[in-house]
Amino acid sequence: YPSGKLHMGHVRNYTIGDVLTRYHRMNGKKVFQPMGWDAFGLPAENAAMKNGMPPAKWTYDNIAYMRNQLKQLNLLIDWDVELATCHPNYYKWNQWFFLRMLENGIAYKKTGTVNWDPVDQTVLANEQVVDGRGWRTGALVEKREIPMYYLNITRYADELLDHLDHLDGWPERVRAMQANWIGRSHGCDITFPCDQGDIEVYTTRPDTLMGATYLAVAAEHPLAMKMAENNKEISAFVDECRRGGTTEAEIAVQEKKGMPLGVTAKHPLTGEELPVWVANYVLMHYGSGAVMAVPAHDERDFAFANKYDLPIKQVVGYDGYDDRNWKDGYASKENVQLVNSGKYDGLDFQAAFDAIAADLEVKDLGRKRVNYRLRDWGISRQRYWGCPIPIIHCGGCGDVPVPDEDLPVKLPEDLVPDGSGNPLAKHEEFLNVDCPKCGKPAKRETDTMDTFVDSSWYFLRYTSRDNDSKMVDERADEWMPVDQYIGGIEHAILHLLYARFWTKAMRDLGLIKVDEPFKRLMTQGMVLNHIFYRKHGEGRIEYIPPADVNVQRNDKGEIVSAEHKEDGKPVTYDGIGTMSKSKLNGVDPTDMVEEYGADTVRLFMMFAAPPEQTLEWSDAGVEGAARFMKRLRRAVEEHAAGGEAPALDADKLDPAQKELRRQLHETIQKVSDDIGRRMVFNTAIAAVMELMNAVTRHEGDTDQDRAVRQEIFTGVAQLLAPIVPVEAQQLFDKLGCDGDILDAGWPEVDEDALARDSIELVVQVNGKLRARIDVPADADKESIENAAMADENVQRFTDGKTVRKVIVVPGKLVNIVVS
RNA sequence: GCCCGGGUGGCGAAAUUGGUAGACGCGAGGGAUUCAAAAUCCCUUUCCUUCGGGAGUGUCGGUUCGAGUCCGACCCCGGGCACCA
Repeated sequence: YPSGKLHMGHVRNYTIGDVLTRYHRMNGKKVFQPMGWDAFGLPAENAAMKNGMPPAKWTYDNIAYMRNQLKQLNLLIDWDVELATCHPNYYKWNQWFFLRMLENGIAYKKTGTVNWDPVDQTVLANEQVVDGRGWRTGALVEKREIPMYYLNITRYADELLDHLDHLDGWPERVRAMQANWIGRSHGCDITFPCDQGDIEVYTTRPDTLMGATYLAVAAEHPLAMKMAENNKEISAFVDECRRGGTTEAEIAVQEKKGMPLGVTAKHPLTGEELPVWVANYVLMHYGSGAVMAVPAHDERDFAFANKYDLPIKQVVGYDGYDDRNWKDGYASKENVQLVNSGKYDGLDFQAAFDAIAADLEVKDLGRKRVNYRLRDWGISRQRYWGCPIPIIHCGGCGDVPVPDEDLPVKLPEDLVPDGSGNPLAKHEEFLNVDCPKCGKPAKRETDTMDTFVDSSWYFLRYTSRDNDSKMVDERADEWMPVDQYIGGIEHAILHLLYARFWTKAMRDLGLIKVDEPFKRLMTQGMVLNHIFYRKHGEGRIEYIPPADVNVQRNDKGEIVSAEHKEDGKPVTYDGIGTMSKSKLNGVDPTDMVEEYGADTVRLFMMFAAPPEQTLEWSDAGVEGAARFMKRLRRAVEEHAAGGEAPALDADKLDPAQKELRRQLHETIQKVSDDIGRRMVFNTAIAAVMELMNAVTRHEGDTDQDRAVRQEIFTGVAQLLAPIVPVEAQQLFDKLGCDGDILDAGWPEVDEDALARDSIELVVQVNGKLRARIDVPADADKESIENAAMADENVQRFTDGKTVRKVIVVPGKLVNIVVS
């Protein structure tokens, strides 16, 4: 996203990608690493309001600036296929494909809930609602129902869920999060007959139906709305529920409140009259917006029943069951045995489920149904800086799709939003068009698409970037799926699910053949830094950039105090947190690149933490990386100063030289595995550092010493080339090697160099380390045991005791169990 | 509240399949070099210790010859919760 300046998170993301790109290039693969801009969205509108500048200008300026920053990072990016989602030649295809989805019923229109700011008369994003109030006006936000376009992602719920099993290149936690998000459940629809209109509920626990003691509907439920018409108290309650945010988190933490609607509904099996309540904990968009409440076996129902003194009826019994002890698995499906349930008594969960569902079906008051937590994707946004939805509203013809030949519907780029509604709605030139069907005056749709639409298929467009007549062409199937996708864990659900859905929709409409967009996924950790601040009067907090602070540390190196570099006055240290604009603890990549060079910054970032973990920024750490590079350069220069190295003769090596060579080839093995398979770069770098420590310690300047050094330094240059490409090339040149290091191939492991004559084993007595012994590499179990038992220190701990057991783990250790 | 992660020296971390806890680096301490400093190089650096050893991977408990790793409960921190991207 072109937010203005590159931040360290970008540097980390693209460096990880670049390391992999270069590694695979060196291994002979054809690698495509493109770059683009997810350029629509809210921040551009906010910046526009602040500066009075059109979002388009702000966005294009940012892209130009950030592109230059990116080019400083030595990334192997194919800039020929760069794209920006705000370009008409990109978003044209959003519109084109939206129309295809409309034709196929994947896109459709229905009402949805939004945050409404009554003062600014505008729809607010969740981010713009703070504690239930509009962020600019402070007005209490209301929920409002408006017509929107939706994409039928639930049609793909089963495939999206089932295909997760095949995504073995994805982190397990991301798959788990997506599976839970889709939330497939097997339950029953049950009808509770009611004079005011039957109430339909969905439950995953029909086995507890005999314990239902009341019904609860959402405030937006038609029955609640109807009863509110003639009852002030209910109406006031429904209004109260309408206030506050729309997010699930806000709803889940609010105090559970309700009110009786003054109507009853019939229990479908017993005919008993159950009171119907309206409750703020019932979600309108899950199931049917109504629940049957079984207080004895559901925590929320229990809390609600206690608060409002509603009856509680136990219908599930099992050992240890206590109808007041909710921690003991009250809602478990295991150990279920029905009680107080008439003819269903004694049945287990599945038997009760089946029997009750069957009886409901006979009465036509219920049936089994698979339900999903996943909801259809509402893509309409009442905002300017996005892709226009290509629809024309005609008084006579209704909603008319824009004909393909009129695409793209271009977004005017010179508007400046003012915070009160969508400027497109006031832009006559955009708004007024003739109906494509009847030719009479009509109005354009002014809603734009969710920016998640833009980011749901951009990876496909890279393959066909120069094709103006097709969304994607045959090259998409050549390249897809993306072999390695890298992004923040914050995208684990929404973006990645939408991109998977969109890919499947494109497949079903015949545009591509792949089922899944991303073969392997890496979720990168965030970049953190120290936070410093000062408190001024009235509790105002002024954050101080870490670069402006001198810190004092105690003997242990802990930060104990800090002062401002300019005035020497104390500042408060507030620990470590994500780099953010508000806390002023960001580090400008360009400053760092200018001070240390891009390669050193890359080296530090890859070394400081494994890619999936958070990374703490450390100026001292960057210094350390710079120091390592300096040592490496010096070692190579000293070696190269001795002239061309003699040829290596493996048969002439002394033990120390052999040992060094063995270390080199072990390092090649480890680095290849760390980069190629595990994708952890910190340990790869550590291994190279160890090798460098060993070779620096090695003295001697015979022909074979120099030959081994030549082999090692060349290997090190190649192993580090993916991480520090420019420095590695320079080393490569100094070592007298020809050409581009990228084309030199990846170093190969010499199996002969790895061979060892003897190995060190650890000897434990009762699991505690007591000795280390050297044994021949091919020693058998018996001789290892004997060698272990013969060790002096081992005998100290085994003397006078009975040996119960000896465990020999080949190549690792011996554990002698005595008592 | 719900879903998903994480917690190891002063700090970033390593330990890949249940087998030597702390590799590598930072910081700190000591030394060399220097008129001095910077830079560089060398040594020490989990804690306790009677120098034999003992304890130790958020807390408590369990499985195992052996647990940072597996199981159960809890505490704390982070990500997501559908209109931030």
